[in-house]
Amino acid sequence: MDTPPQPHTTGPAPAPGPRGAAFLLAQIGAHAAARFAERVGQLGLVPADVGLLRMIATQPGRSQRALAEDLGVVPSRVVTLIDHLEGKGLVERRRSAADRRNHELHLTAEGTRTLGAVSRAAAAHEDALLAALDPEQRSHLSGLLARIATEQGLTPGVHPGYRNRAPA
Amino acid sequence: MDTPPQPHTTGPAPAPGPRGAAFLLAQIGAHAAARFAERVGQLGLVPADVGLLRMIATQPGRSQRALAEDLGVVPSRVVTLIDHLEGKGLVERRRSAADRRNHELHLTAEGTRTLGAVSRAAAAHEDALLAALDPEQRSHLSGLLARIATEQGLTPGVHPGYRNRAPA
DNA sequence: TATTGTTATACTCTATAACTATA
DNA sequence: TATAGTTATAGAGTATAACAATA
Repeated sequence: MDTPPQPHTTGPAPAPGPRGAAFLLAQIGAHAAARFAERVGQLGLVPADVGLLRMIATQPGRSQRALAEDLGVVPSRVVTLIDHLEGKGLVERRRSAADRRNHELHLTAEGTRTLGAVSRAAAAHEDALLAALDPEQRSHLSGLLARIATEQGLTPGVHPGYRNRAPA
Repeated sequence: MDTPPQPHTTGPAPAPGPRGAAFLLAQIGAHAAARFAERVGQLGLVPADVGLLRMIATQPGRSQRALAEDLGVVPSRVVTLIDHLEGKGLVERRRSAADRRNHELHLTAEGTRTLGAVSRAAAAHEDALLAALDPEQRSHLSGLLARIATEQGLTPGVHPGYRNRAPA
């Protein structure tokens, strides 16, 4: 019994798919990442740049190898990322005196200023993304998300978007 | 007064960066998407395939052009995606009798079975992702996320990962 | 010989544009 | 002439592997 070709009276697509929290997390997460990318894009940066700037600010003098390790990316990719930041005058490579194979990474003064602008953009982003929630709800949400992140073994402050290598 | 090169007594990287809910959403969202990709990968699918299968199941007979419109991607990309699904025997292209330029898209019997397996994988994924929360907390989280999704104008069931075209 | 950083190469993904067949 | 789908081409992004400098 094959159904004859009935014309579809349904107009626009109804809710097609999943309704669970996992899907909402992935959907909102991708949306949040895209909106954040727009904001930092106005500062001439891509999201990956932001993570690197923060890591270098937190631990100045790290080697590129160490950064690659922490981010879970291949060292050659760090070369490209740092090239970009150095080209914009935000980061400096300094040959290590102790081991001249290493490059110690440091923010320039402009790098520090840019990182401040990024922080302001991030605050505005947060506020826009959570516009639907009042302060109490926001705090509740943060608590639930923090539990998930911890239980899932996510490294605080490191976005998984870096690692395109096998996760384990 | 320039600071002399002090050795860093800090060992492993401390929490470098952001702590807000927006970052947690992006971080957990990317993590969730990656874990889901692993699960459907065991069924021979990529996440984009899953969205297409669901859309075709919901509205059989749609044209590729209509799908491209809804997903926010260029029509040529739909060709590639459907090629993959048709090659795996999950989807059928049928020339429309009314307008022979159109391809009506339908799931095969195996496509329907595969979609069932995807649903089971999605349920397992949801459970694993939210392992840190009890049922009441999960429900509360879903409510908060649904509010955000609605306020941000996200289309229910459509993951933003499809559209690489300008968002507006 | 091992390690840091760099460069060269290849591969994947996707959008743009040209093309065909239908209308 | 316009539209649905396809194919061809080109560009961006990134991993792999070869390489140079230093240890």
